[in-house]
Amino acid sequence: MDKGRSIPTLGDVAAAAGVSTATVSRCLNAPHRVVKSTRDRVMNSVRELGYTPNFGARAMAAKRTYTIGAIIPTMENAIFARGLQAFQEELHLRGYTLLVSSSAYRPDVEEEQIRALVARGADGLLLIGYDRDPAIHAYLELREVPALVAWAFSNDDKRPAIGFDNYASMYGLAQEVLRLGHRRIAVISGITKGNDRATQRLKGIQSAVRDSQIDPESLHIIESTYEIESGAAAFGQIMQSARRPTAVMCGNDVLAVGALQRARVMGLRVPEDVSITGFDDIELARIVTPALTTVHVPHREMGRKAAVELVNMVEKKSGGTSTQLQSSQRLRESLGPAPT
Amino acid sequence: MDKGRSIPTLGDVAAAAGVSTATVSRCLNAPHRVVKSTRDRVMNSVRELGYTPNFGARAMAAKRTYTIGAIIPTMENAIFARGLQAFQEELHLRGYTLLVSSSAYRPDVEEEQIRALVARGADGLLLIGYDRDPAIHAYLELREVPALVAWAFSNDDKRPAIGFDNYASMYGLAQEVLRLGHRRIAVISGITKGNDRATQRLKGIQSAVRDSQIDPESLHIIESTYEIESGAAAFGQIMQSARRPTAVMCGNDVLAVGALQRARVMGLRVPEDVSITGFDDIELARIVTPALTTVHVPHREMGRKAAVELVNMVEKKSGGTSTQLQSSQRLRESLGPAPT
DNA sequence: TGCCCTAGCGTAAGCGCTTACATCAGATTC
DNA sequence: GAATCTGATGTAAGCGCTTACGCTAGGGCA
Repeated sequence: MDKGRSIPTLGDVAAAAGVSTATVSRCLNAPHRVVKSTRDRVMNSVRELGYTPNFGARAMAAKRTYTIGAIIPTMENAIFARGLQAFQEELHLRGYTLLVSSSAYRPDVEEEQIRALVARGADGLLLIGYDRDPAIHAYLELREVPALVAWAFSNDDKRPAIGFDNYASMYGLAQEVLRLGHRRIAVISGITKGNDRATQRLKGIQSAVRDSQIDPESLHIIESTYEIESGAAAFGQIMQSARRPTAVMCGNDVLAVGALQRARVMGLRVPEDVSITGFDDIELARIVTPALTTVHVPHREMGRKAAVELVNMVEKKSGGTSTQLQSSQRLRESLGPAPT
Repeated sequence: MDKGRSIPTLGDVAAAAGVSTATVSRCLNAPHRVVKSTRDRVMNSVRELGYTPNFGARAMAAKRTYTIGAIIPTMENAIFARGLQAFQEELHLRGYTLLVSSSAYRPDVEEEQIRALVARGADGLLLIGYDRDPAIHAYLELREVPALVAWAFSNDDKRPAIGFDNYASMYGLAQEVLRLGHRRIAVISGITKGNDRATQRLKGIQSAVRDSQIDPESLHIIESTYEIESGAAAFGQIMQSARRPTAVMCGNDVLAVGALQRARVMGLRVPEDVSITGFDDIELARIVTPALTTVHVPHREMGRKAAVELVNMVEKKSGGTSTQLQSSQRLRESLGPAPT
C-alpha cells in the first residue's frame, strides 16, 4: 500500500539506517550490544520515521510485554482507587505499564477480563480477593502468568496475597461497639456470595457478638450492593423493624455513608440515637458529618508493595510470598455509647 | 518443550480435531462458514485443551483487537469513574474490551500511555479534553487509530468530541452567584496549564464577572491540584486575605469539598458567612453538609454515547461526529445570598 | 607471522494467527 | 452425462518482531 503514509516497521527503520533488523532490535532492547556510531544512526531513523514498536509482535517473539493487568470489582467508588494509583506509580518506576479492567462485582465478567488481559500478553495479574472459580487459577498456572491476590490475607490459603485480615479487623471494631454498650446491633453487609472480604467481615462481627454472649441470631443482617443508595435503603429497612438496633455496622464506608444519609433524612441523630460504623477509611469517611468510625486500611502501602512483589514474581525473583498488613481503627464521631 | 503442559495453540486444536488451522480460525471468527458437524468437533477440542487465542498474534494478523483504550487523568476521585463505568458497559455490550490507564494529570505520562495502548493494539482511544501536544493527534492519525475527546466540547475544534461546554456551564453558575448579590468572589481553579477544561471554567467565571461590571482583576484566583487537601489549603489562604470574599467558586467538587471542610475548621458558616460552589455533581456533592451547589454533568450518558460513537468510528460507520451534552445547575445549600 | 578470540552485525527461523486462493466433492442445470 | 456452480475445507503466505547462530575483521598473544 501507499508507502508514504503507512505505519513504519522495524524493517523500515533498518532500511533507512542501512542496517539489519536485528541491529535495530538490539538498539532498542540491548543498546550496549551495538557500537555507538551505528546506534546513533539507528536512533535517528527511529525518530525521523516516528517508529514505535508493535507490542503484539514483540510479545509474540519475546514472550514478554512489561504489562501488568489488574481486575478490580469497580471503579465507581474510591475503595480501590487509592491503592491502585500507588500500584501504578510503583509499576511505572519499574518500567511496567498497568492496564485496568473492572468486573462490576460479577464473577463471569471477572473471568472474561482475566482471559482478555492474559490473551493480550499481561505478564502478571493483580486480583482482588481470593474467591473465584479454581479453574481460573489453574488457567493462570498453565499459562504461567503469576497472579497476586490483594485486599485480603488469609493464613489458610497458600496463594500469594497482600492484604489484611478482614475477619480480625471487623472483629476488633465489633468489640469496640460492644464495649460501648450496644446490644442490639444490625449489619449492612456487602453481598457475601463470591466475595470473601464481605464474608470475612460479616463473620468477624458474628464472632465478636457470640463471644460477648449475645445470640448471633439476633443480629439483623441485610446484604446490599456497595452503593450509597443501597446502603440508605438497607438502613431505612432496618430502622423500620420493631426492634430497632442502637448500632448499625456496615460492610464498608460507602454503605455507611448511605446509612448516615438516610439517618439524617429520618431525623435520627448519629450517634445519639444510633451509631454507624464503616470499613476502609476512604476519604469520604472523614468528610461526612458526623465523621465515620471505621477501619483504616493502608491502601497506598498495599498498592506499592503489591507492585514490588508482583514484579518480582514476573521476573522470577520471587515465587510469590504473602504479606499481611495491619489495619487499625479510626474512632470518630459516628460511634458513641449505646443510648440508655 | 514439554508438550504436556505448554500453552495450547490454534495448531494444537486443529491437530486434535483433525482439521486445518484455517478451519479452527473460522470456527472462532466466522462460525457460519463451517458446517455444524466439524464446528462441534472443533469446539470440543477447544474446550478440552482450554485453548484461548493469543491476541498479539491475532492483532498482528487481523489488525483488529476489539480493544478500546481510555486514558484518564486520575482514578483517585470519582470525576471520571461513573462515566467510565457506563462507557465500559456499553463497550462490553458491543463486544469490546476496555483497558484503562491513568496519567496523573501529567502530559508526558499521558503521551506514554497513549503510545502504550496503541502499541498494544487498541482499536480506538478515549481521551479526556482537547489540550495536548498536536504531535499526538498526528501520531494517532498516521496509525489510523480513531480517538474521541470526552468531558469537553468546543465548536472551535474539529476533533470528534463528546461533552459539554465548560465555559458556558461555569458562566451560568457564576451568574447565579452574582444574582445572589456576591461581589467579592474568589476562585479555586484546577491547574489550567495543559487542561482546557479548567481553563474554560475559569474563563467562564471571569466573563460573567466582567459582564456584571465588576473588574475581573478583583477576582482572587488560586490554582490548585484536584485534591481535597489542596482545596482546603487554598481556601485557608483565601480566607486569610484582607478582603475576604463572600463566595468561593471551585473548579470542581473535590476542591469545593476541601473548601467546605476548611470552612468548618475555621468556624465559618456556609452559606451564611461564605458561599461555596463546585462543578461535576459527583456523589460527594450531595453527601457533604451543607450539600454543594454545583453543575451537574450527565456522566453516564456521556460515557454511553462515547462508547457508541467510538465503536462507530472504529468500524468506519462514522468519521467522528461531535456531540454536545447539556449540563445543568444544582442549587443546593452551600450557596446563599451574600451577607449584607 | 600465524592462530585464536571477540566485538559487531547480518541471516533467517520462528512466534500464533488470519485470509486469499486453491482444491474438491457434490448438487444443479440443460 | 457433461458442464457449471457452490459450499466446505486445506494450503501457505505473511503480520512485525526477537534471537540463536554464523560470519568477518581486527586485536592480542606466543
